Amino acid sequence: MFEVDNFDFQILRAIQKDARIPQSELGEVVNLSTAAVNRRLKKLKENGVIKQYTALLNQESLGFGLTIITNIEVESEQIHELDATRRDFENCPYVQQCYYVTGEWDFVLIFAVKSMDQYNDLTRELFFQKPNVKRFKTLVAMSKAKVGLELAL
Amino acid sequence: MFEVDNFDFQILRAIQKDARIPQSELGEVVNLSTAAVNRRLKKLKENGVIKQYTALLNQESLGFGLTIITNIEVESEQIHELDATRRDFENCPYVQQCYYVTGEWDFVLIFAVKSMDQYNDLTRELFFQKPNVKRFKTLVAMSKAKVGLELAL
DNA sequence: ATGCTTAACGCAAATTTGTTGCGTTGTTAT
DNA sequence: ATAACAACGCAACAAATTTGCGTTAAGCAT
Repeated sequence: MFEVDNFDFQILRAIQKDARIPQSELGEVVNLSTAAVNRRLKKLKENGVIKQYTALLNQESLGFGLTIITNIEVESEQIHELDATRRDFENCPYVQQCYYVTGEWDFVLIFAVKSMDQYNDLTRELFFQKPNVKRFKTLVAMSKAKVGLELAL
Repeated sequence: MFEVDNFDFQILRAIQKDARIPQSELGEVVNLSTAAVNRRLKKLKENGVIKQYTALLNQESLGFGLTIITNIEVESEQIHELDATRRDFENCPYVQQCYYVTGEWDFVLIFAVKSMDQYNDLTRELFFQKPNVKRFKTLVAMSKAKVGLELAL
């Protein structure tokens, strides 16, 4: 387990908001030298605290106007079946997120797709053709009020 | 509307995966000079195609072990009420994502929290104390099979 | 308590990356 | 045809990142 101290928290908070902030500025904010910030960032990345640096893109500009949330109930909760189903979902590039959950449903998926037609095709491929998918319910996002993966550090 | 060509798509695909890839490498991949890549990135950012550069953090390492998905039905769908409700959700830092949806529910929220206790407190604050929240259903994520905001470019 | 080990720091040099001016090229609209 | 424009590559320049080195502070065992 990796120990994250106060300096690290401040750094992480900042790079969540803007991963391009220069390490020198980061240093000023947290009161460390550029070099110290650099070494901390490196460690945080190596230890997996920082999973990835990424660019968040504008779905609309790129033709992915449609966000859809799908709840799924499976037929069998045998580990084997479950894993296979999970893998199927994960491997679909249009599935942005896949959660295995307790409660009324077994899986929650979030899709970013180009059209309803495309989603329709995906339901065939991922749900109807898979015997382990018992039923699913589709929720279409009319607006994405908030989208992100930030933590409230 | 901003035109995104093939070069741009390639660039975007790459920086989705790793926002730290040097522009010179990007240039090699897409067959453009570093300078051209630089100017394209600048334009993509200015025009909002690239919304943000961010670091994806490891929730577990940082004490946010719990991901929860909540479905919400509201009492009134009057624009006014709806907006107020939406704003309440958005303003909560523990709400990573908030979708306004069609179907059985009105909102879907995704929380990243530290404990069930904390979630409990949040339900009081965000649901029970708000007269416009009619009912809600909580789905607890047992595993996050896939989490991201990548587009299938 | 003293000395040893380790981990992290700051400084400054070295390296890498990002940015911009300039001249060129290719396309489109007059 | 040619003027206007947009994007390009090259190369110089600016900025940011990385690393070696000497120093300091915090445990730990003697």
